[in-house]
Amino acid sequence: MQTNIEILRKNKLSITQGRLVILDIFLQTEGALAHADIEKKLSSNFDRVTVYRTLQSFVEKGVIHQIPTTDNTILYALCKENCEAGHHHDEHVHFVCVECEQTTCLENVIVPKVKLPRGFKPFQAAMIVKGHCVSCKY
Amino acid sequence: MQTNIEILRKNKLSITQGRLVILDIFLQTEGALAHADIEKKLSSNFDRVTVYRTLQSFVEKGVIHQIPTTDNTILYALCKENCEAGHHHDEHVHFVCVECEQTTCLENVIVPKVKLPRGFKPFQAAMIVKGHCVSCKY
DNA sequence: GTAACTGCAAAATATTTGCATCCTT
DNA sequence: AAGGATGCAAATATTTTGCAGTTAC
Repeated sequence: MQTNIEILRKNKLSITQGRLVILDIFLQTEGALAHADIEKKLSSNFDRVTVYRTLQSFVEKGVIHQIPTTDNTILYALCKENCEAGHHHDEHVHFVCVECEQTTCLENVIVPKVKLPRGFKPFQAAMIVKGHCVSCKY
Repeated sequence: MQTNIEILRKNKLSITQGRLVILDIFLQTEGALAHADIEKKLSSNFDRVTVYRTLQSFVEKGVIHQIPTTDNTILYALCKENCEAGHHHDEHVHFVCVECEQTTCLENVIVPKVKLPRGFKPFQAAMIVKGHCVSCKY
C-alpha cells in the first residue's frame, strides 16, 4: 500500500496540501467517488475550483481514472500500480450497486475482448455492470 | 422501419409536435446524440426545457436509451424493437470513435457475460469501446 | 527565484422547478 | 372537458477562466 506522498512523487506531481488531502480521501474510500462526494468529505475550507483542477491533474498523470455513468456525473477511482501517465490500464469491470449506489472497481475482473464488425479498430474498452453488491445482496 | 408516429403510439406517448420532431432527429441520425446535439439540430423555436422533458419521457418509456460517457454528457440513442417501457434491452456494445467522436450502437455485438466475484448479483451490463470507426480507420 | 498551485471573483453552461397556457385525446 | 405537454421566467447547480497572491522545489 502506497502513501499519498509516495503516489504524488511517483507521478511527478508537486506535493501540496490539497493534493495530499484529496488523495487521502481516495485511499480511505472503498469504491469510486463523484466530484460532489469529494467536496462533501472536504473540510469546507477548500475551493471548489481546486478540486476540479486536482482531479484533472490526477487523471492526466494516471493517479485516478474516470468511470462513465448514465447520470451526468463522472466517478473517479484510484488507479492501481500499473497505470502510467497518459496511459491508463483501468481495463477492469466497474460494478454499480442499485441498492447502495456505490461503485466498486472489480480489479480482478478484466473487460473481455469482443469481436467488432469489420473496420472498427478498438484500443480501449470499459464495462459497467449494475446489480446488487456483496453488502446489499439479499 | 417504424415512423415517428408509430413509435409514439406503441409507447403510449401522446403525439405532439415536439416529440415528432425530436424523434425524427433520432431516426435520421446514425449513432448517438447528446442533449446539445439535439438542440443544435432543432429549429431554434424550441424550448430547451422541452428537450429535457422529452428526452426524459423517451427514456422512461424505452424509446431511447442512455449511453454513459466520461465527459460529463449523456448520449441518447434509439432503442430497437425489443425495448419495452421500464425495461431496456440495450445490451449491445457502444463504440466511441476517437477521431470523429461519433458514438455508434453496435446492435449486433452483445455485451458478454463476465464472472463476478462471489456475492455480486448482476442484472445489467454496459460496455463502451473506444477506437477508430469504419469511416475513420486509416 | 521560478514555475506551479491556489483562492477568489466572475462568467459561461447546464439542469430543475413552478406556473399559466395550450394541445391532445 | 381533463390531463398532459409546452413555454417562459427564474432558481439552482455545475464547470471554466483569468488573475493575483502563495507555495513547492
